[in-house]
Amino acid sequence: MDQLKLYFKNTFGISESDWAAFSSKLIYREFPKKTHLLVKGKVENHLSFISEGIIRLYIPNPDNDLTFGFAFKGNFVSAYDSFLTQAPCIYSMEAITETKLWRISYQDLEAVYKSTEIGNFIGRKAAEEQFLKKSQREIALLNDTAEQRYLKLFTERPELIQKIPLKYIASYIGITPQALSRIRKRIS
Amino acid sequence: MDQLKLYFKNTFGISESDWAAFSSKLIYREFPKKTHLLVKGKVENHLSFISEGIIRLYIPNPDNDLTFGFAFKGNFVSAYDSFLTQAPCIYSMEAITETKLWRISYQDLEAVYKSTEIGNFIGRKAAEEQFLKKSQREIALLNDTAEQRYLKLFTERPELIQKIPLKYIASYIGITPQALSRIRKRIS
DNA sequence: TGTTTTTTTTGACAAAGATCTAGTGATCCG
DNA sequence: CGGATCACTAGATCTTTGTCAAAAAAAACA
Repeated sequence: MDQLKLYFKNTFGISESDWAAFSSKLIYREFPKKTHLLVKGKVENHLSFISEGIIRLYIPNPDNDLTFGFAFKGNFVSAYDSFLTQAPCIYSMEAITETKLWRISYQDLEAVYKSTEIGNFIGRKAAEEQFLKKSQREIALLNDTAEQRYLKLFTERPELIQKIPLKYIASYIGITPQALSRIRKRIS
Repeated sequence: MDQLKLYFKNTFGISESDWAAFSSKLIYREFPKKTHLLVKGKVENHLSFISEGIIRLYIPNPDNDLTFGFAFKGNFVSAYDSFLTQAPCIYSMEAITETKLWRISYQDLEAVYKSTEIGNFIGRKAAEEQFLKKSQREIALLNDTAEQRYLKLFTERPELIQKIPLKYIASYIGITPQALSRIRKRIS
């Protein structure tokens, strides 16, 4: 939990008392490899901070899933749209590796928003961060080639990428596993 | 302005007194065709509600711009990331057709957030809406073909699309004007 | 209006990726 | 350990899109 406290101190300048209010609501959970944090159709009820592991966000399909996102150690993860609207989620979230996280429920976070000074500020920053990530990805999908997107992922997350099956990475960058295999051959 | 009031009443259930506080800060502006609402490098200082016109959001490039978004009559428009962070904007916004809008400044909106009950709620909803739009677009860019993206835009905005030069639409759906021309020929 | 500029279309060819098929290697599980 | 399943690689072929070049159409402007 120290990791999380440090993050809140450094990023948002949270006070000791606000941290106490927030952290008292955090619950620790572990998800074994290949288990689901959330299944399509359910409402997301948590905002989670990943202390260990890799999560895959995907739209399940009988023939092949559409993997559109990953979340790593040290970041927040949530089906944020479903969390905010409290509407059923249109995608699933699965632990690719054994995952350990701290999470807060929707109800408890709402309470923190109301009871602490910094709550709403953090809520807005979180939304903004999610929005910015999507904006950058939009540009990448429009402007970069599949090869550039692969290399970017590779340089940004050198050690973590090795633990993600290539077929998920292929889907994420918008090509088939066969095409990614060829790209890897070409650049090696 | 009635259009805007109706929107706030229906969507957020805003009270008469909150509306009075908010609307007193709104300023009316017109932008002739091909003029800029914001130029790359400047800080976005407004949140605008379009009562008439079409806006294009794009990253300027010497050889060819990357158009990544449009905003239409009846919607909000803002370089929302720059607006929230008050950092220089990495893209430009241009009126494709003559545009009329009501807008509020960053400072005035902050004041409304503090002075009205519903301010923060609206702010969060706006962020959520922007985030959801980007999420849906991400899925479309990964999952749909260029042709499907063109047809979607065409069916969602039948009359408005006709006013947007095809080269901008091509950029938006992620292909060259030549490729779009071929698609249009094929489906006609 | 006529001229200039911009936008759109077209054609030929190259490149990237999809699809289908299959082989190989790794991993899972009884 | 050994069979079964899953992940990755590979080749052949087809489709889509990019690129380069140029013509045609439309819009801007004097």
